[in-house]
Amino acid sequence: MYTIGQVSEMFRLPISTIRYYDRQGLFPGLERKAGIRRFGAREIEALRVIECLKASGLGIRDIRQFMAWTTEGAATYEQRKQLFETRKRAVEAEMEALQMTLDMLRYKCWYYETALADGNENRISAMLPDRLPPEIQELYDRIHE
Amino acid sequence: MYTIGQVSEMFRLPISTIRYYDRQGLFPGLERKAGIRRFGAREIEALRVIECLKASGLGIRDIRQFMAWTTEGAATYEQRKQLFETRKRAVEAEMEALQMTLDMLRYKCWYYETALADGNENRISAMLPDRLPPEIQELYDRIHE
DNA sequence: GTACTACCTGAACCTGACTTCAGGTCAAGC
DNA sequence: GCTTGACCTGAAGTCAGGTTCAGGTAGTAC
Repeated sequence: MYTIGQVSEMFRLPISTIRYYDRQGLFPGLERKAGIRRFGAREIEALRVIECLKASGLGIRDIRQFMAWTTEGAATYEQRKQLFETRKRAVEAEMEALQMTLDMLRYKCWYYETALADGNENRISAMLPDRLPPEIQELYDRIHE
Repeated sequence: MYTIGQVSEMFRLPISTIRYYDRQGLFPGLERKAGIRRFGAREIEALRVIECLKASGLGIRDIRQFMAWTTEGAATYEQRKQLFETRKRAVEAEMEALQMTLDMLRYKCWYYETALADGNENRISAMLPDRLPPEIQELYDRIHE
C-alpha cells in the first residue's frame, strides 16, 4: 500500500494531479484510512491504464466511464474490449499522421540546411517544384500531394 | 489569391480558426483589399507549416516567432533550421512514446478478448506475471518494466 | 432599392486539464 | 506541548486554443 506522495514519485505526477484524478472518479473504491488515501495494486494498475488512455487521446470523462466498467465485472468485458480496440485504431492513425509531420520536418530541415549553406534560397527556388534531389523530392511530393 | 472561405475549405479549418491565427500574428504581411483578407501562395505554405508545427506539439506563441523569422530573411536561417531539428527530435520521441502506448493497448485488447472468451479473468490471472503466451508476454514485459 | 451572401471587428465565452490557495487534521520527534 | 511534515478539503484561478456573439460593411442578383 502506498501514500499519495509515494505514488506521485512512482509516476512522476504532481500530487495535485492524482487528487484531481480521484475527484474525477478515476479510482472507484479507493481505500482510505482516517481520511488518507491508500493506493494498492489496483490503483497502480489503474494509473498505468489512465496514462495509456490519456496518451491515446482519450479525455478524463471517458476514462472515468472505463473505470466504472471495471467495477461491473464480466458484464462489461465487451465494452472494455471495444474501447481498447478503438483507442488502438486512433493511435495507429495518429502515428500515420505523425509520419507525415516527420516528412515535412525532414524536408524543412533539408531546406534550411541548404539555404544556410548557400546564404539564400535561390538555388532551392530554382529546383522547385520537381527538380529537387531525389530523396528530398520524395518527401516534397508526399507533403504537397 | 484566395478568400478566407476558400482557405477554410482547402484546409478544412473553421473560418474562425484562421482569423484567430491571423490575430495571433501567424500571417505577417497578409494582404487585404477593402478590409478583406487575400491569401496567396505564401499564406498557403504558411498554413501548411503551421499545421506541421502544431502537430509536432509547438504552441501558437512559438509558431508566431517562426513566422516572424521568415520575414527577416537570411539572418534567421540558423534559428529556423534549429527549430525544425528540435521539432523533428520531439516528434521522434513522441512516436516512441506512442509505440509504448500501442503495446499497452495491444496487451489490453488481448486481455479482454481472452476474458470475453472465458467469461472471467481467472485463466489470465493464473498466467500472470510470467506465463503469458510468448507474444503477449513480450508486450507485458515491455509495459511493466 | 433591397435581399442575400460572404466577409469584417472586438469582446466575451467555453472547455479540458490541471494548479493554487486558504485553512484544517494528525502522527512523530524533541 | 509544540513544531514539523505529510496528508486533507472545497473553491477559485490559470492557460491554451479556440468559438460565439452582436453589430457592421461590400458586392452581386433580382
